[in-house]
Amino acid sequence: MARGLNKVMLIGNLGNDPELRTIPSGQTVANFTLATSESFKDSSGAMQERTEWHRIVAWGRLAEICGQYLKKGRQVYVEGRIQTRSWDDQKTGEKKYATDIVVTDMQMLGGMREGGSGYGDGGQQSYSPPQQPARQQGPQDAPPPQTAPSAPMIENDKDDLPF
Amino acid sequence: MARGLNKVMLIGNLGNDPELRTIPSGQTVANFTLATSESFKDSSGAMQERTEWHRIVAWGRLAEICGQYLKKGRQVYVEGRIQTRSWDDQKTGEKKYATDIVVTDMQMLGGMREGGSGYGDGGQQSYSPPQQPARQQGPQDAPPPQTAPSAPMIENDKDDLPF
Amino acid sequence: MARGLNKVMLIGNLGNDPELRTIPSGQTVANFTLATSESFKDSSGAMQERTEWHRIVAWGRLAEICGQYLKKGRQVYVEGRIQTRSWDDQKTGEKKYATDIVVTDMQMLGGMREGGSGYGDGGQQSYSPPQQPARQQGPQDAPPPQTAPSAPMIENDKDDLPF
Amino acid sequence: MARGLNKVMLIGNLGNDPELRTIPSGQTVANFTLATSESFKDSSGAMQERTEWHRIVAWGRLAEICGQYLKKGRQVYVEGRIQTRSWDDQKTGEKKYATDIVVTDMQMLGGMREGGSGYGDGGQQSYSPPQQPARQQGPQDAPPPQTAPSAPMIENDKDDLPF
DNA sequence: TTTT
DNA sequence: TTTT
Repeated sequence: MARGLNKVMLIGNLGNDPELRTIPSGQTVANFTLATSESFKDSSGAMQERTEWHRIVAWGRLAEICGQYLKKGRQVYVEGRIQTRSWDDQKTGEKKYATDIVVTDMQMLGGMREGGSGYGDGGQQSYSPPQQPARQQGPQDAPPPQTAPSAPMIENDKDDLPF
Repeated sequence: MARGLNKVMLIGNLGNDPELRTIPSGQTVANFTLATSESFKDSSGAMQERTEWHRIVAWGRLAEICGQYLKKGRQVYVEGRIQTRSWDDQKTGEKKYATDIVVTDMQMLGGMREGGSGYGDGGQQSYSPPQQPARQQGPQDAPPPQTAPSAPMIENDKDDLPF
Repeated sequence: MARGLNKVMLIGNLGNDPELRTIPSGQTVANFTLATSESFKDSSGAMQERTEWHRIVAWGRLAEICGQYLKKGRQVYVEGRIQTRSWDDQKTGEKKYATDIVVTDMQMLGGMREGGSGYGDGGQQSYSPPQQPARQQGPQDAPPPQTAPSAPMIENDKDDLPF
Repeated sequence: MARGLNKVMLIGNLGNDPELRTIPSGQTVANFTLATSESFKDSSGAMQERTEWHRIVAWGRLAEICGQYLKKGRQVYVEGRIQTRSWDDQKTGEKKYATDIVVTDMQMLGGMREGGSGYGDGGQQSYSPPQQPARQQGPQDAPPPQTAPSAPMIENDKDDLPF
């Protein structure tokens, strides 16, 4: 029964607008990157900032909410779990890995910006999900997109106690 | 000033004994893997288990504690932050990535096992850290070991472990 | 829309067997206390231990699982949210407060003990919930038990995004 | 050795400006309340909001930062531990309890507001801490203020706030 | 690629 | 590669 805990909590800013896709099963997926910054003193005592970039994945209803409300630059809280995918790189024949954060909760922070066409404006009504990318690897050798939720949809993570 | 939060909390079992090294600066590093399991119902309603493997890195005093008390199989709680390293794979010329969990707190769970040569038995007195691995890449294309703490030591947050 | 985060994560040992009740609506409630210990150096540099006691409340299926598997002394991980109740103390006419942790996730730690009538042994089959306590206050002035989940049942906490 | 975990993570808004005091030992303490809101569907399916109020306590450098940068209404992330104090109510002779969140990390969220005398404006230079309150109980029967950090300073974990 |  |  050996359970475990695999929890990630991030507060950061989106590096890009969420990209939405619909996988063959009909599920919606959203992908975006999130930057978390931390300040620290280096060995010389000077302040340094280090930014970590996280690959965020949301499924289902949460994906749709991300697509609808989140924009590049937006500050969010994200809770989720770490998930590492692997695939065979066709070009080199090597096994490759990518680590994603699969979101289980998301909170927009800082309220809506005052003026402008600010993010979170609920615009985007005419959102149309990108075409399902043809599965060949692009030249940039980005990890392939998810084609199936690896832990099927557990959108609510909690009532799955193993009993 | 833009701060952020980058926090990971895991409960799982060690997949191997921690490997300790001392880097040129004199810092101690410990590496081990941690398995977190979750149960879920698949689309057919059957119970499935999915195991996620995490690469754990501890520095300094915490590394020494891990080396001294943790063993393959031991259940632990680990708190830390996500950190993705990249390097150029000499063989393929490609950029590669590995995601580690840099530990800031660690708790041994479940108490000491009763009998046997149980883990956490405080044996290991004769621990000797592995030799500093020659930096060439092994054939298995494992990520190279860390050679420097990327966020310099951050005082380990919790070197007040009660030992 | 003002969302928030109210999250508690505890690892500790039960101070007593869970007490189960069924409230008039038919919902099951489990109550137990959980001790979390921390070590620290006092001002004189001596090691001290401080134990904090938490009042844990679980509802529904989770309450039943707690009743079935948890025992005094058992080490568990508990995730939940802080909730403060208030009531009027009939005796003194004063307003009183009690702070509970409402569980949303629970993990048993340390595996089943090897021998003995160890906790978590799945015995207890003949469990029968205590009678609904007559609501008068006992002389010890303990907080009255919950009679309703204050945030109705949200057993899975996650799909309640406010949209 | 029995370790434990006692962790709280909150995102909410300050209910009042932080109140600072200096205790006899010279330590600075900051107190404020934080509201976390959650939305949920009640039994009739209607959206409801429930606000939970938390009593926040910060010590040392972190207290000073709170005093300097936080204002009523500000949205913050707070990490800390739960701590319940008890004292004898002189008036009724009863034992009373109050549960605080002792901060170990704090992040201001949402950035500085654009115009106005917005919070977090770094004004306040002339901040002067309130007089040390004479220790008699006020009529409202509020819990008495802390007079000593109960877990002595634990080096504040994160006084590396980037200021 | 974000943010301050 | 762990654990139940």
